[in-house]
Amino acid sequence: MESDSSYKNKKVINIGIVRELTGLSERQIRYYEERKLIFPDRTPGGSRKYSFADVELLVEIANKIEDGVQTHEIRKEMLRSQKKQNPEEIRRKMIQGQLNAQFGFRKGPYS
Amino acid sequence: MESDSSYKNKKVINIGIVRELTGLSERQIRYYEERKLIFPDRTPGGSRKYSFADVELLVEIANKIEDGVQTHEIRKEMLRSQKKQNPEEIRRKMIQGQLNAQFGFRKGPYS
DNA sequence: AAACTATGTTATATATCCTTACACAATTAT
DNA sequence: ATAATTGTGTAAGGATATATAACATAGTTT
Repeated sequence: MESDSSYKNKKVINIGIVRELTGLSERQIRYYEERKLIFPDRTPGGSRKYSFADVELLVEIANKIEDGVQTHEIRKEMLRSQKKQNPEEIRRKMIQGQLNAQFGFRKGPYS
Repeated sequence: MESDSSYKNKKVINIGIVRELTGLSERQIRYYEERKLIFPDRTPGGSRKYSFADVELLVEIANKIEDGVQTHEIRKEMLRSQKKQNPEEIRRKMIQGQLNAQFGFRKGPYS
């Protein structure tokens, strides 16, 4: 009996499929990662893996950008909305993978 | 507000990830397809795409095989359990992609 | 004995993804 | 107003992932 969030937050989707699901270009998807808005997992070989939650987030990001909001500003918003959560909530989300590690201990190329 | 089944049945996962999630070899996964137990989508380029539901099904298949049941027999079981559903149910599942087209009009290499 | 089952392995080809770099119009900052 | 930054396209070259087909084989079923 897998919980919903187990599907929603599992990082199993390639960038090509994310492109299809979101309508964004791969360039855009990678750029938003560079701007620290999204944090896909990586296979040992280096391929990005996204969750459905990531896909949803990307769509939200794209909408804001269409509204003229800069990635810089979007990032601030995201950090702000996170700080409003209590530590318990954050811990829970981290464990379930609903939260992209944003507090220093990431390994990726963009730190 | 995406429904759960929208995630569970969307075919977005590569065979490599399916291998990881199930513990099966790619050879096995492809073989079960050849035996008409599983029906991944294909990208235009020909790469297989699986859903979480497919992953679950593969695990069930693997368990039966471990119990000595042959693919042949498993397939019969699957068809039997399908026939017990009423046409409405079947139609609904087809639409939601919960059912792998098993009634002739498939395009794949294994018909 | 012959056929089939389930799986591994190997070879070759195609698809997909990666990073880096250059370009450039538009916007924002100094 | 000039300089810097933003957001995105595109191209090159390389690495990773997947595809099919073929051969092998131990075990099972016919």
